[in-house]
Parts: sequence; structure tokens; C-alpha cells
Amino acid sequence: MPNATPLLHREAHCKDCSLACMCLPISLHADEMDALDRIVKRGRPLKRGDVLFRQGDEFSSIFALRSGAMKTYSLSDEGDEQITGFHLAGELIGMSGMDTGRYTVTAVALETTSVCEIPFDTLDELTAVLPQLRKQLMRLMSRELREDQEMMLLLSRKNADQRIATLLINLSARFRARGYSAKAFRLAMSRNEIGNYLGLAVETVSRVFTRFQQQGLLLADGKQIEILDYIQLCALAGGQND
Amino acid sequence: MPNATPLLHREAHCKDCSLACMCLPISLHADEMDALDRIVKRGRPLKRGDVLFRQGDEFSSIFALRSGAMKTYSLSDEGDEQITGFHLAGELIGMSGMDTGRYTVTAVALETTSVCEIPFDTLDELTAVLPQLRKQLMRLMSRELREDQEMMLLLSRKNADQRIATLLINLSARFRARGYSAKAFRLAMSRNEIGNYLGLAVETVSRVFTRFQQQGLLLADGKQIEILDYIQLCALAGGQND
DNA sequence: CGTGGCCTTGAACCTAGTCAAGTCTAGTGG
DNA sequence: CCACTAGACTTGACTAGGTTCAAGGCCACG
Repeated sequence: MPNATPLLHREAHCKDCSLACMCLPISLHADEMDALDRIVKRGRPLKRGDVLFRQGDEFSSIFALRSGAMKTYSLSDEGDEQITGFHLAGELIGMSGMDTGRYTVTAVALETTSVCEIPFDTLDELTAVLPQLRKQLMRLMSRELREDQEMMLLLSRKNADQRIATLLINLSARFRARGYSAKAFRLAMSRNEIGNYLGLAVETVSRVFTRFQQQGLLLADGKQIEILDYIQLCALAGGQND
Repeated sequence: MPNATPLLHREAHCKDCSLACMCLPISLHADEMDALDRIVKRGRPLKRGDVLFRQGDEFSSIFALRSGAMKTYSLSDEGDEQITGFHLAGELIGMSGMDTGRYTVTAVALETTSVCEIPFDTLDELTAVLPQLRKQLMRLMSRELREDQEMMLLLSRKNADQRIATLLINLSARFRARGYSAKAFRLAMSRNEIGNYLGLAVETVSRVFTRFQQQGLLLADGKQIEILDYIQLCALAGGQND
């Protein structure tokens, strides 16, 4: 294969992208998708630890993840990070910067990750003529509002077991939606990051994982997870058993 | 004054509304504002306890509060309510329903409240031709995302004192922005609702109010609040003093 | 004057945090 | 290939902040 196409050019168009069904282009016609495609910038992949944008940077684009995983976090007044989300392929990040004109969080790659950059001003103009695109952008923001509400419920109502169960079930569903196994997957984030995100100490996260294994709910070998009792885990995640 | 205009017709147009500066019409020209105005429905005021929309109802409109105060809450699997926000005049509610086509929360009036109903389909069409309206709608959703993030930070990082202080400072700022006193105001919600919202037991809320009074931070006579040491309260709210 | 809802206060308990120590693992360089 | 190291993870003992349970006070309203 002479002059093989570099990785970053593969799936370099929305219409070829397997994630189009959960990303911005949903329900666009071919020509509309091309219009969107023309404004998308695709750079080289980020490596683990690379920063996509920083809290306080001027807001100019939103980003769609094409592959990999990222975390977003904000810095509290004391300077310690509070993780606000883990993001997988097909998801949009950076939207909370629209209001103030500056990103409100920092986005960092948890593993090798490629992103599509969508300049916001151009996107905005495009939404004027593409009603479906406008709808989808709204829908994605609205979904994020809903997910934040669920997160608030988790943080104010659920105990440590329920929090971890909820995260695992949530990740499981997102992996399945992307064509990966819902039962066995590899966590991109550390125990520390899980604790930070869920409002728990690392030690608590570790203890819960140990307990879940003793109860036969799952197998955890470092970051490799296998869910053994999906039903039970779901029950823990959904319900408030107290 | 023969045939006095009924209350609900006063300020019945966006261009006369004192809240236009923080509501949807920001930076619209007079004729654009009229276009928005034409699609807004204004009903009779809600009384305390009245439901504006219910979780699960079909999503059709978003609502702007013209006066009064509301709470939104969602029901957990166990059927107990989790309050997701307190909303004052000038604020928009119902946007989290856009994604699924059904409201994700129930909205209830905490006191006598008038609202402007904005049918979403019509609003959406209008945003195609009014770039400023589109921007503002996006900005308001983006702001809500940011506020939710702050709430998540509060729930996962702050102790009881800091949570109450944060709520009071937040309300204070919102009252000031609406032309009311930042130092003395009346809470529209009960201690129970405060605890529910902040992820605390009623008893804890009550104890913190008592402690704050002993420390000379504020005066609380039932729902009537007077802030005595604004600086100190701000410090508590902002910082993580642990 | 009684009733019910809301709020406050006290005491006991419990979950998760903190501190401290120890283990495991991946990566590095001899 | 192995020893070494730094960082991630686990485990145990103790602590503290907030919940729960129980009781009583306050106030509006009939």
C-alpha cells in the first residue's frame, strides 16, 4: 500500500463517520452534511495528558470527539480540580463557554484522542439555514442539562455504592451505544479521577470496588472491568435502597 | 380610573418589561422584539402550589418568569422529590425538555407568579431569522450548564455551612440584579426545600441558620433574612475553608 | 382554644473522610 | 534481564460531620 493515508485523514468526513448517528449531523441530508463538513477542522490526535482547551481561554469552537476519551474539569478557588465529566467518542464538549465567551472548564485527553473542531461563529450561521442542525445542537445542549441534573441527584442523594454503580452502568451503556461490549471494558480514568468526579475519596472508591468483587457483581483487574451481575448493579445504580 | 387594566395585562409586552435586559429579548431591536412579543402567551398568574408543567408532560413551550418564584424538581425512582432549582423573575425554565420531547422536571409556584409562555416551535423558527435571539437562547442554555456545574461543585466539595452560605449569597446577588435589596429579603422556599435542594437534612439547615445568627453573620426571622456580614458570608460561600 | 405544619434542639449513630502504612505495577537505566 | 523508583492502588484504624430519631416550641388559621 504505497503512500498509505495517514490515520488522521481516515473517517475525515461526517458522512463517512460511524458516529454521525449520535453527533451533530443527525438527520441532515447529504448536501447539508457536506455544508457542516466544510466548516469542521480536523487536527492531529491528542496524546494522553494533552490539553484541548483551558478554563479561561477565549471560547471560539466546540469540539466533537471522534475517538478516544477526555475529561473536563474546573479549578476551584483553592486551585484543586473538580472533574465535571468524562467524554467519549461522538460527544460534544465546550458548550458551557458560550455564555461568557470563555471556556469554563479545561479539557484533557485521557488517552489518544482525535477531535473535530467546529468554529462556533460559522456553526451559528449555518444553523440559521439548517433547521435540523439547529434542532440537534439545541437537543445536545438540552441533553447535557438533563445529565447534569442526574449528576446533581447522584451527588445529593446517593451513597458511595450507588454512585460507583451508577457510573459503571452509565459507562457500560455508552460503550454499548458505540458498538463495544457493555459487559467488559477498560476504564480510561484513574481511581483518583473517579473519586474526584463522584465526590468520594480515592480510598472509598477502592473499597467499593473491592466490596463489589466480593459480592460477585464484577471483576476488576486494574482498569479492566468485567460486569458479572448487570441486573444487580443496575438496581443499585437506579434505586435509593435506604 | 374606570375600567382599570387587569394586572395580567400590565407589562404585557416585552418592550415594556423591566426584565427584558436579563431575559430572552436582550439586544433585540424594537421590531425584532415585537416579533418575539407576538408569539408570547401570557396567562393569569399562578398561585402558590400551582403546577406550571409536570415531569413527563409533552414538551411544547419554554417559560419566562415575569414575577414571583418557582421551584423545579424531578422525582426519583422511589418517588421522593429532588429539587433541581429555584427560579426568579427574568429566568427561563423548561429547556431540559427539548432533548426528549418531555419535560424532565415539574415546575411549581412558590408564591404568586406570572409567566410568559413561549411556544418552542415558533421560537425555533424565529431564531432562524433573528441571529441575536438565537445567540441569546444559546447563551441562556449555556449559562444554565455553567450554573449546574457550580451546583455539582457545591454538592461534591462543600460542607453544610458553605452550602447555605453559597445559596444565600447567590439569592442575594439575584435579588440585587432585579432591583431588590441584597441585604434583606424574604425566602420563598421552606427550610425543607432548602435542605432538599442543597443535599442536607432539614435539621442541618436549621442548625446552620442558628449558628450563623450566633456568629453574627445574619438575622433570620422565619423566612425573612437580613445579611449582617456580607464579606464573611461571601468568604464562606466561595472558599473551601478546610 | 385546638390543630397541623414548620421549625428548632438534643442525643446517638453511621457513613465516608483522613491518616498512615503497605502493595502492586509500569517504566527506566544499568 | 533485573533492580530500582515513582505513582497508582489497596487496606486498616480512627475521626468527624451530618443523618436519624425523638421531642418540644412556635405560629397561623379555623
